[in-house]
Amino acid sequence: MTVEEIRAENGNYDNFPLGLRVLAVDDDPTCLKLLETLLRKCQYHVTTTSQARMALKMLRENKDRFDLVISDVHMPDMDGFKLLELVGLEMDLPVIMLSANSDPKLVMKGVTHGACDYLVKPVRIEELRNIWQHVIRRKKPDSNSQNKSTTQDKDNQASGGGTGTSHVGNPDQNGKYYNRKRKDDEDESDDNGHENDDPATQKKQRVVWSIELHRKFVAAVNQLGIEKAVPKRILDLMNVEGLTRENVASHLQKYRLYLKRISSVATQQANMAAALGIKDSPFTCMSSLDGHEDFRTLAGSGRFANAALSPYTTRLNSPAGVNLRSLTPATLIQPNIAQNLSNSISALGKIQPAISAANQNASLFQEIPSPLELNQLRSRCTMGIGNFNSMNDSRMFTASSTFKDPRAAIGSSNSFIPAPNNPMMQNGDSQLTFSEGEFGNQSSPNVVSFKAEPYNISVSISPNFLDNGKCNENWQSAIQFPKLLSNSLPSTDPFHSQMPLNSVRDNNSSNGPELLHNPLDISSTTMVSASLIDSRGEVQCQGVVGDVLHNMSPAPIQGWGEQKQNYSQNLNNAFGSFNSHIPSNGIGSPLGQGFDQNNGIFNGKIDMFLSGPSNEGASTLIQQNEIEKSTTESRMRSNGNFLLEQMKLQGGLVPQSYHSLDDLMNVMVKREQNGTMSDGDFGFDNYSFGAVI
DNA sequence: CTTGCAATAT
DNA sequence: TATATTGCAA
Repeated sequence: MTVEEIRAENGNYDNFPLGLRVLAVDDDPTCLKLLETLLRKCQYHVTTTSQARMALKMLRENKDRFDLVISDVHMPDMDGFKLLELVGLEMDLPVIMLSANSDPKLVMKGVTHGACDYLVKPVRIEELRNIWQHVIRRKKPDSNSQNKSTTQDKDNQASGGGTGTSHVGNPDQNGKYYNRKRKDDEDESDDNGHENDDPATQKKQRVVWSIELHRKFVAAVNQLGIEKAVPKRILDLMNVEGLTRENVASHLQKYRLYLKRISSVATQQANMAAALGIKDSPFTCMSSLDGHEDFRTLAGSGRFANAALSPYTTRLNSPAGVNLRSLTPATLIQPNIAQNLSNSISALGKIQPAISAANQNASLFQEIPSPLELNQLRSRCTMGIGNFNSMNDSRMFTASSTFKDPRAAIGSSNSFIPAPNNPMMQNGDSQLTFSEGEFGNQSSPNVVSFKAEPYNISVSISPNFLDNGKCNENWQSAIQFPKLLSNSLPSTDPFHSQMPLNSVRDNNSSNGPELLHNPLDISSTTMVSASLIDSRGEVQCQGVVGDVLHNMSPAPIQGWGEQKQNYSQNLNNAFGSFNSHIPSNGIGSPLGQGFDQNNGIFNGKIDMFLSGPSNEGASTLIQQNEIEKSTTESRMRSNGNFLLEQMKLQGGLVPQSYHSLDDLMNVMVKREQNGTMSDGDFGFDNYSFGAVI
């Protein structure tokens, strides 16, 4: 049927696919022979040459001599891509690239250089049977080929940026079916009769909001200012061919939702903070953030912008109680903690009780109407935190499909940093921020930060509502954030997957040494963190429960093994106890006991992440996401003795394990509802706390 | 005409 | 399920 029509249309061929004049080029005689054989089996008229130059020569001699060219990519005398380019330029013949290498990059290159198809050796005859379609495709609309290549170029621009990173991660797409040519062909065959809608009328290709594209988008938005950032203007600024206003509008829509979400997280955090009774804390002012509606205004005011040392950043320098204080009902917790801290080790044991007790104070949670809400809040917090890290623009693009390879994301992560013009970056404030052990978020308009040094626990939310030109700063800060908070990126966060891992690592190694050396531990709201640091500050044990865990990659960190061996027992004891508070009904925690037994002395800095056994099971090592891992690694490096271990929840200390903070929270909520757990538990979790011993 | 929301499609 | 696209009203 199709063939019939084609034949009719192209009268030149008696039996259309048959007799297709193919020029096969391959420097490898064997491959060439094989290819020739296969082509002949398809009853094509085959001409072969082992030299690209020769092929070019033949083509030039008589442009109408061939219908299609199949060329190897790697050839000694001329790069296959060069040939491809020349052919495309000079004779507009469909060229099919051939290579033993299925590297998406090559495929990409071939396609972008105008190849209509890319076959991987060994070529199967099935693939050759259809190559004639490319010929038909070209013949129909005269200007077709040009359009196509133009379109592809656009796509590249739009989605991939120079590196084509986004595509690299997508083998499937890049595979033999990558080019939409194929699609067109299908369409064509479907509605053969409609010649008009063949090439140019391609269905709108779904825009892939790659990192690069999103970066542009964000840059544009930042430049315009959130208030003036309307689709049309953004589009103009982005200056991306092929991108439509609708595309931008859609993305903007999503982006706004994202911001809003963040905003609300911040708000809630603020409320939380307020609810927790952080009176003297600058956080109090966070109440102003209550209305997310206002975030723009706030952002626009610039009050929050670019403040490494934001007025809203709280610094609680008191060694001990501070953290808790900001995190939990101050009166109850603080005393305990302080005491504990001074006593060194048993802090954790007491912390929990303290918290629980504190939590029982309903008034503290006035602003937290219901457990449900709390739960919700928690969730949001989680998201927010995730956002911290990845709040960077990176979040906005379609990570899932585009970047399946985390490494790809990492590699491109740097691109998230809009930075060149970022004041923050320029003046190095960000470093300062981090060195302080704080979240870069300070620059963010809305920041809730709980901080205590030298042991600090921070909860920071950065809505990233950027005022004009300030966005970048915020985002950047956010980007660096991961070092500290890395843990909690909810997998559900649409924007989260694209964490700027690179930057994280880089920062750790270069920018964040101070941070690393800093004994402080930061806990995000998504984490429940307990930090134990001996009086010398040399030893720290941190327990973290959070969503973090779900993103963790299975790969264990090298070097952990030993340390783990050394500390595992202690850790287990300590954290087992510590953790026990989670499922436990009671306030009394064995945690203290655990530490006491061990004399609470750890000879290294230990970060423990408490979480339920992940899907992978109760591995001793926490499974971290790349970011977390990198963070940890950095810490380990800097500290020399670092142990990151996943709570095994063993020894029956923790009856139940939670995969994520969410789960944990849910459980807690339930418990809470049952009256076995108080709101305070949420407070605890949400705000996390650290105990320094 | 543009924007932004909501429904729809993928 | 998430997100891009499309439709539609302001």
